[in-house]
Amino acid sequence: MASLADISRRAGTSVATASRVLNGSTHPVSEATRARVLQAAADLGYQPSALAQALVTRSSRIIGVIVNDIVDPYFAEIARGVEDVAGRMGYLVMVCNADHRVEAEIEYVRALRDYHADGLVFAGSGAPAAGPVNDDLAQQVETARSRGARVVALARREFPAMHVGVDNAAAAFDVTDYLISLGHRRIAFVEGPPELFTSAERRSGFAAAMAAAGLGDELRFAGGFDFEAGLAAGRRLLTCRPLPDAVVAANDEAAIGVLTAFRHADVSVPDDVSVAGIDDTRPARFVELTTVNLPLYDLGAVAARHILADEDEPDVVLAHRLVPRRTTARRR
Amino acid sequence: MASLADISRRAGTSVATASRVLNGSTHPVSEATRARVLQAAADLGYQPSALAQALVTRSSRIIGVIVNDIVDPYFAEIARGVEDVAGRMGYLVMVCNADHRVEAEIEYVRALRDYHADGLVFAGSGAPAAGPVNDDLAQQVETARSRGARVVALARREFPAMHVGVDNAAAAFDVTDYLISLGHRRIAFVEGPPELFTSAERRSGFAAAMAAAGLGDELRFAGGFDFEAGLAAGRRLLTCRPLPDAVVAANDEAAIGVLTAFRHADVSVPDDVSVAGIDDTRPARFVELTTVNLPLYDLGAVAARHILADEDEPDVVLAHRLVPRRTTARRR
DNA sequence: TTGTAAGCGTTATCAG
DNA sequence: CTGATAACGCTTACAA
Repeated sequence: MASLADISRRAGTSVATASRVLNGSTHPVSEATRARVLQAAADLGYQPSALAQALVTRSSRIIGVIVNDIVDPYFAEIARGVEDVAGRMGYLVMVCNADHRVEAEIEYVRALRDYHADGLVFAGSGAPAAGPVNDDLAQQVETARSRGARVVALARREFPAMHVGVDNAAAAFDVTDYLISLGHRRIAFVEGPPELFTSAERRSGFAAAMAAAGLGDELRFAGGFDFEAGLAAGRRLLTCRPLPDAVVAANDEAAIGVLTAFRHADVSVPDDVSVAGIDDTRPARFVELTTVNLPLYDLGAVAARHILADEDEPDVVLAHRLVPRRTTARRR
Repeated sequence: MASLADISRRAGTSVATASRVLNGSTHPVSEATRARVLQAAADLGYQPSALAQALVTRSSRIIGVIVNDIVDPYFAEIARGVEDVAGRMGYLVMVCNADHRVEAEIEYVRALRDYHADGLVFAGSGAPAAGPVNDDLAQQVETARSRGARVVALARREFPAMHVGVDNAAAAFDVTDYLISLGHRRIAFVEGPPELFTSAERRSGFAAAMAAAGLGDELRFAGGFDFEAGLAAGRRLLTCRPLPDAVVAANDEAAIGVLTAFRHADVSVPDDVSVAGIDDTRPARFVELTTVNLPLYDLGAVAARHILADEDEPDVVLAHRLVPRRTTARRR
């Protein structure tokens, strides 16, 4: 690969001059030399070394998006939002799959920092549990910030960051309230992963809605944020007699798992039981699931704008919206 | 951030020695100095600059996975496969969403090359159309290879690369054949994006199965690889009188779109029409779609192994498997 | 307008 | 066993 030195040699200039014309510096360069440099660069197929550039400028035009689970469409839509606005500005966005492991998150933060990434987006929720790993993470994030990286979190996190999020408790409240308005009384809740802030927030929204209607929230089932967890919870739910009137799951994937368990057991949805989720990811549309739409794409887009902004932006919470579909009906 | 120079100063050694103990070189260093360096590094919280390391070693332990559409679960599962095996070896995998734009692919290849990525995985299919963009891409890939990057493609591509893939034509043949064995005769095919090799391969597999049974393959509908395209195709399909006995879609997402169109029109699946897809992504399980399982995760895992291998590996094609579920039934 | 030279933080070669 | 020192490829004062 041709380097700046090669170019300058061929153009008969110094590397400094070559650099000036090739990187769009404002430093004045005569038309004649400029032309020679450009020509030489074209002849040799010059491509600047991003590595060297980043090393000296301390900035790499890379934005890292760290997600908990790359197969979860929730994160995919966020990533696309980041990508769309950052990509337009010539930034490169790379998504990193931490697979729910804080250690992996730490590794990615470290790598992103070492490559002088300009921004870090934490798409997933953190765990409340204080522990050595969480401290490590916080420290890595801190050094990344001290090196100039701008970091934004899309869910609650235990380290300083700009926040762009949604009101998870309100979202859960709203679906639950909708179910209640449909006449349901015995409503079950399939919980998210116990260690995540987001799970706790959604659970409390559910409990609040039930309490507001004078109903109990004792019908709670351990679950998770994936299909399999929902399936398992659904099966346990089926052993409950009488069956609940309705169930709200902590997210769409789990809700779809519940739906599947019910279908296997020939329990009709929504005739026998209503089912709802939270997120409004693509699969929710596939199965016509009642859910609450979270502006996932926008979450990513706004996060990207925060990173590209010149100074720190205030926290923002984006609006959610109930989306009634075919898995819920008035109680018979 | 502390640099090697800082460490060596504090430990009272040269940078060379500090580098030797800190990067696990085999060069001998006395226990005493080693300890001093380690201590200094610990005191200062030393973190090597990956940028500088990559600049001089010409290798960065980064593997890039370039996908066509990050919201497509097809790619998510592949990415996870790569991640699992490469991550275990201390490599960092970053997934890049080209969003079906060759220009974006080029940008990513360029960036990955500029950062001296050790490997590139092209997860998506390419377009047969020869054109200036494709040439550009081929050229960028070539320079990446010349810089030592190992590249593997998971679908047909117009540039030299190791290949690990599946037999798309055979997969399409197999579902179609299954439908025929169920007694269906008028079978419709919802095509993939017209510009992709993979689409063409699947279409030809469908045509071959139909021909082998002495049936015509004239019931073909323009489609795509996403839900919306399937939905649209499904709606057009509904205007067809009489309705076909069955439809095979070019992938699961499209099949689910067809399913949804049918549900909206109160056409019962599989009673009135059987529907099948290809891929066996997660949503297919959610809706109990008959499909053909492609070893997506393994595709990624094998690709990663090819990249980590010392020398070029022979092309491999992984086995697929028909997965009958509830969206297909014997013809009434 | 152009060039020189000092970094950026490593690794690697060669002497000592 | 240890240390100078020259790369790696670029940007940017500072001088000319």
